[in-house]
Amino acid sequence: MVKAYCKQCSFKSLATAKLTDNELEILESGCAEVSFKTGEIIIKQNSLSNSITYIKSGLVKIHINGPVKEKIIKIIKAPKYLCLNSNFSEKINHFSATALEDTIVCFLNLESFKKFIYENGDFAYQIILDMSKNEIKDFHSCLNNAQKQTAGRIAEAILFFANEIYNSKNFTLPISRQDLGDLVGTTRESVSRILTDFHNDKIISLEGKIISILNEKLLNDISEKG
Amino acid sequence: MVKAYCKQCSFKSLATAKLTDNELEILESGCAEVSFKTGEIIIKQNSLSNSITYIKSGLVKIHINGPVKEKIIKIIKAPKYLCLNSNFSEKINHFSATALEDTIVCFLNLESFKKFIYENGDFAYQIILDMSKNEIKDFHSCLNNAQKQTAGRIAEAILFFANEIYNSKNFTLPISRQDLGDLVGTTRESVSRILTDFHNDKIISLEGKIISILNEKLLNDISEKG
DNA sequence: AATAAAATGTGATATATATCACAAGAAACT
DNA sequence: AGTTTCTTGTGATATATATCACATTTTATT
Repeated sequence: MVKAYCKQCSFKSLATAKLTDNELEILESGCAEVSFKTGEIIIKQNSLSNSITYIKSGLVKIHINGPVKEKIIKIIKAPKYLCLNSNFSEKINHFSATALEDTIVCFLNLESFKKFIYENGDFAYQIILDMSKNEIKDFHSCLNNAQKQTAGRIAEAILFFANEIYNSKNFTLPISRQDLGDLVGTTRESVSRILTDFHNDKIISLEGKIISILNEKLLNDISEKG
Repeated sequence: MVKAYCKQCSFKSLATAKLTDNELEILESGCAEVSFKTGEIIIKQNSLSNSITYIKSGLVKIHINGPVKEKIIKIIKAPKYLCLNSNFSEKINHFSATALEDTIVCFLNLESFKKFIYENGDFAYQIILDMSKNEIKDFHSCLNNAQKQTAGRIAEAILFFANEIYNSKNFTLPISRQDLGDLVGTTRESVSRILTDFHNDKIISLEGKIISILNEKLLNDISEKG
C-alpha cells in the first residue's frame, strides 16, 4: 500500500476531474493505492464494502458465484470505477474482482465520496453519467447473452477484446477457455470447439491464447446474427 | 394530458421528496401527466428522449427488440422511475415501454432534473441510490436468466408477480404466455408446458391467467435450484 | 530436470428446449 | 350473433449444447 497523490494523478476519472484542490486533498487523505499481481483477488464476494474502488491501471474480471456455477459479469479495463453502482446502496460486495494482469487499484473513502456528491454538483452529475453509461452497456450484453447462440456470443467476446481492450486485431487472450466460457455462458468444451471452428474457417488464427482476427466482417456477422 | 401538481403529489419519489418548494414549482412547470390504457405504448424504442419518465400509478413492461426476438427486460410497478439510468447519457430510448394496466405517467423536464442534481446534493444522492439499487436487481435477474433452466426461471417469475407486484399468492397474470416467454427467455410453448406441469404437480393452480401458489416452498426450491 | 497439476482438444452420448404442426378456446370486431 | 383474429395447449421431431470420458499439451512446483 502506497500513499496516493490524487492531485497530480494523471488517471483521474471524469468525476474527480471536477473536484476542487481542497476536495482532492480530502480524497487523497482517504485514498489507499494497492498493487495486485495477475490472478490476485481484489474484492471478494460477500465481504464488507466500505470504499469506492477505482482501477488506476490494469485489467480486472468481475465475477460472481451464481446459482449454478461461476459467472464472469464483465471485464474492466483501467482507468475506470469498479462497479460504482453497487457501492452506494450495499454494504456487502455482491461480486468478486480478480486481476487479469498486474493492476493498481485506489480504494477511496466512501464518506468523502458522499460528501462530494452532496456538495459538488458537477461531480455528482459525472458520477450519474458514469453509472448511466455503464448500465446501458450491461443491459445490452445481458440481452445479447440471453438471445444469441454460443458461436455468436464467442464472436462477440473476441471482438470485445480486440476493439475495447487491446485496440488491435492481434492479441493474447488474458483468460482461460474456462473463463471465456464463464463469460459468455457456456462450457470450456464448447469454447474449444467453436474457437477451432473459427480457426478452421479462417475467421481467426489461433495458437494457444494468441488470437488474430482474419475475417472481421464475418466475425461481426456471426456476432450480430447470433 | 393534465396539468400536474407536484407539490401536493402523494406519489413523490425519494428524490423529489428532497426538493424545496421552489424546486417543486420548477418541476411542476415542466411536468406533463399522461394517462395510458392497458396495452398502450408509453415509450417507443429508438424515439428521442428528452424527459425523465416517472410512473405515478399502474404497471409497465419494459421491452426491447433484441438481435433475435422480442425481450421483456423487466416489469415495473408504480411508483417508480422508468429506467432513470439511460435517460441521462442517451438521447434516444434504448427500449420500449408498454402499459400492462391503466397507468399514469409523469414526463419530467430533463433540464430541471439536471439543475436539481447540480444544486441539491440530497436530491443527487437519492438519484444515485435509486440507480444503484436498480442496477443490483437487474444484475441478479440477468445472472439468473443466464444460468437457471426454464422451469426455474418461470418459477422465479411467478414468485416475482406474487411477492413484488401483487403481494398475494393469488393473482391474475397481467401478460400472455408469449410475453412470459419473452420475459424469462423461452418460447410460449415451453411456458405452456411448464405451467401445466406446475399445475399437475399441485405447485400452483392455474385457470387461464388466474394463478394461485399452492406449494410456495417447492416453487422456491425450483426457482433457486434452477 | 523431473514430477505434479492445470488447461485444452475432441469424440460419443444425453438432454433440454426450440421448432413445427395443428386443434381448440377466448377475445375482438363487424 | 357470426366471423375473424389472437391466444393457448399438446404432440412429434429437430437441434444446439451440455455432459462424460480420456488423451494431450501446457504450466507450475519440488
